[in-house]
Amino acid sequence: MAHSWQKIHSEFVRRIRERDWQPGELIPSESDLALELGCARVTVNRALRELADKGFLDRKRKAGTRVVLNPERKATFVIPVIRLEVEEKGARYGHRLLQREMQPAPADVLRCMAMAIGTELLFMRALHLADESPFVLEERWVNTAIVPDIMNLDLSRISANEWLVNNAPFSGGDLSLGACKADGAVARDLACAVEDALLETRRTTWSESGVITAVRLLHAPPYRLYTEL
Amino acid sequence: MAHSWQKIHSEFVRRIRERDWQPGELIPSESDLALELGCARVTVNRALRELADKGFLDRKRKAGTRVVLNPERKATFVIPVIRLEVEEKGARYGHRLLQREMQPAPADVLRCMAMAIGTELLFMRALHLADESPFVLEERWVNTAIVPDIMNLDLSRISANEWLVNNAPFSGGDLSLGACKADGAVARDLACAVEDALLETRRTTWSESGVITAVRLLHAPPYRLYTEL
DNA sequence: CAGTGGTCTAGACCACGGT
DNA sequence: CCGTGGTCTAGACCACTGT
Repeated sequence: MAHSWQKIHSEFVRRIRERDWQPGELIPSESDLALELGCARVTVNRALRELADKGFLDRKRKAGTRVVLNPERKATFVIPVIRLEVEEKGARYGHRLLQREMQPAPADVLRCMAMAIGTELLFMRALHLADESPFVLEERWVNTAIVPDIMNLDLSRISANEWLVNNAPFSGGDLSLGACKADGAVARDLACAVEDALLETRRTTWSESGVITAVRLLHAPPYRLYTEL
Repeated sequence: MAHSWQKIHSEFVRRIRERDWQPGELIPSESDLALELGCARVTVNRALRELADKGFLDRKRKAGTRVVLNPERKATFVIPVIRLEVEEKGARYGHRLLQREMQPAPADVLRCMAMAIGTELLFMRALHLADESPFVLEERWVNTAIVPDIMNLDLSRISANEWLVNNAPFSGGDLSLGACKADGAVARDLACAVEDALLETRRTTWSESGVITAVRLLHAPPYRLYTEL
């Protein structure tokens, strides 16, 4: 291996970090760099593509490659199956089904799911436990037209969360994070104080055939989401 | 272009989605696939590598390539410069420096920053405004040993957030999200009710030379973070 | 040891898009 | 138009690791 693309990659990282290549500046073409480094152009391409994917370079045919001014920083969180998240903490997982029935869904849920007003969906509330303590309260609406099988399931044995992950792979979705106060009912379920601040996740997922489910997760304090940059 | 890697890629996506290749199953080797599709092995490699990067395949030398059972879903959020985030909403950005002084930092902050107890850091509080309304309250500790230049800045003109992004590029960091209640002082600054639930971001960033800054952002309700899956 | 993925090379053609 | 990045190919060698 004469010149690994990884060595070339880190050399380019150095040039960007140490401003050999100024922010906004046009850098030499692939051919020139290949000549300079004495390697094949494809190898340079691989290194530059990696940097472009990470957002440090902007590449355009004919225009050439520029160093991006303010590389956009991104934070990535994994969306765990709740049972696995609990077990990874070293706690025992538990799960309690609180409610389960067909209901006309409220307007805002139907809007998120792009469905007609008045449609009946499967509604369920469930509590996920870590070592017997409340961990997450889940409120979910399921489109039974897309996943009819869920009607025949004993959701007190398998959580909807887990069953859907395994049986209704989604192709896309929306996710948002916010904070909300615990009202009386929620505080009772999560065993926290009324008015406590809770981290709230809302998620809508769909497949090619249509919207699958909309879910709202309320995380018992002092839950936090962590990631590295 | 006989066979584009993207066509091959989407054919492989299809095979995974439609369970031609079962979850957990070993798929044919690169050479076999290249033969089957009548293209070069490198082209197959490119398509498979893409899928492995996205977490749908698990590749090991000699062992071969397997379809991953539970593809780990990820959510990615961009970390915006607050001014730009406000302006993208179509609002006018404003910024008010509330406090700025050298202080011995509290123990928990110093632990996050991996510094000795008793160290003095630059502390500052600032309020970011959108159309004159409070948007984010920022509490920040800055390691002046790493970025001494910040001492000479008029932080009421340029926000520390923005200056640091442009002048102290970081190589890594920690980020966490949670919820917390607004206490009296915070509620006054953010013009929200006492006890309101706030989304809270905590971030620590460092470069090769050491920890740069630790910051805590309190977002005025009804702020939410959005992303697509 | 041997099979599989990982990568490099040289040469080629193509697509985009700035001038 | 034509320079630049994007990609394909065929062939080769290497690195890892299961058996």
